[in-house]
Amino acid sequence: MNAPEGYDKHAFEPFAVTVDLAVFTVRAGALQVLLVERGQDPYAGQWALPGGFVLPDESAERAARRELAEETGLVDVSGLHLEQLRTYSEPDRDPRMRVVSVAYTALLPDPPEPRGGGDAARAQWLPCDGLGPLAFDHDRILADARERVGAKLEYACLAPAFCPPEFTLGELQQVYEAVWGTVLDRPNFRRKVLATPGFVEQIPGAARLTGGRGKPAALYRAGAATALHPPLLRPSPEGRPSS
Amino acid sequence: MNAPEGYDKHAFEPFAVTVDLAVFTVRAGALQVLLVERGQDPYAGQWALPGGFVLPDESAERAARRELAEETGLVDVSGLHLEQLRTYSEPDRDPRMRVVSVAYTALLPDPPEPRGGGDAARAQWLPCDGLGPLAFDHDRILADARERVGAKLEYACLAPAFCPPEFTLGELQQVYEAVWGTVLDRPNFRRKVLATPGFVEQIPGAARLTGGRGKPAALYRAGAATALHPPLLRPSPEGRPSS
DNA sequence: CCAAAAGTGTTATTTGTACACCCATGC
DNA sequence: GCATGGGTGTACAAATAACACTTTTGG
Repeated sequence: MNAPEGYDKHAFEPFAVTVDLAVFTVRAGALQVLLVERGQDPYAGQWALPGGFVLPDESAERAARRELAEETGLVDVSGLHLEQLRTYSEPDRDPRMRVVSVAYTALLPDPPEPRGGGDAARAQWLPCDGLGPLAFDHDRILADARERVGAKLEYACLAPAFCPPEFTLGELQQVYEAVWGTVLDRPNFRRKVLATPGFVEQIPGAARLTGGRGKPAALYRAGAATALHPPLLRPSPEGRPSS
Repeated sequence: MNAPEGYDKHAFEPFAVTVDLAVFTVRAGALQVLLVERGQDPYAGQWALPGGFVLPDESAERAARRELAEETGLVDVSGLHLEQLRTYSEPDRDPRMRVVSVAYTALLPDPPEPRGGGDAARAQWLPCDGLGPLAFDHDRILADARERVGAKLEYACLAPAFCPPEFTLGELQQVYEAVWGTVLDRPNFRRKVLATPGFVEQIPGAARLTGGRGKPAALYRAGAATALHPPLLRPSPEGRPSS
């Protein structure tokens, strides 16, 4: 260790510890992220990821869930998917002082319009594609979060977190297509999903019309499984580098 | 945000920010981890992961690499694999004060005997299996790190990080077997590794005797690829939960 | 009847797995 | 020769991908 063993609480320049949230949803066939408009400098007027300080007696996870509730305006966020992404600690990432930020990724079903948090900041859903530069290092955080979500869809039972409690396989497929930016073969998608026991389970008699036209689709809910074996691989973007 | 926007550097209880390192190697056919014996309370006499404070002007990544050099006694750690694992921030994880720790995973080829760091702490390689309880929440960190390394071997070109610059395919296979705790089919392992272009590349004329006996093995070095397509999946531990 | 979306079936191809087998070396 | 570890070939089973086809709804 590189510091006196009998920690002196104020011997060091204090670090502020914050959480930043990349909150995703799928709306209008596109992956969207919740952003807030900054009211003060630095980066006044620019979009930023929602976030805030970790309080002295709470874990980063708890702080993230508290912020999630405040920013989305949802009363019950206990069922939402929230997962630690990674920690960003470059000394100059905030010009005001040393801030170490633990970033989290959250997934929501098609949500209500957000209200700003306690302060007056405007919060809004925006498509991930074609965003101007964000405040601080939030471009990097958002890119990392997107990549993580896309990768986890392959091997984890993550997609139902984007869907309401009851959903159709078509809706589930749209989640994959929106996040990956690809189109998938419906029959094969269907088979792969149903081949993993516990990924989704059918709601016995129920069916729902989806787009007005077309055959009514069977309804499913999320199952108990957490891992996807075998994985649902996204198509190689180009000439596959393998074999 | 939940704090005054004009950050007052000392308005909050300060957080200490540290790094903890799970440094792995493969020795004697087993996955081993670098541990230090604690000299002071709390947890005096128990094994702990090496680590230390993040200094005011360095990133967590830089702190981790600095600690890695100090704990292993290696002069050049720039080529070693070092990767952020996740951050542990439970308020009571250190009884002395609020410590948020960013954990890192490092991989080494069969290393020299470690020397303790600047302080008198004893540092030692120990097999991951059958370790008594570690200090703080380091059991949890170590378990998470092991799981991460095992999972990443499947889809990332990670295994050569456990090997010297020139290695045989047999040595590479032993890495997989030690980390996963399984035995693999040699012909199939070989094919899969060579089927991914850029995973390993053969050193033209070279060959080396491995165990004294047996045919000399061709030597390889790590290639430029970082991802493994298709992945090298570990055998399902039991009745596979899929299809 | 037509369009749209759900759902089923079939087939060719690729990939994975479990082996049997040969090669080169030390003892 | 024989044990040991490296390296190659092959045959069967399983997973994947592409696409034709049927079903059920609204207009």
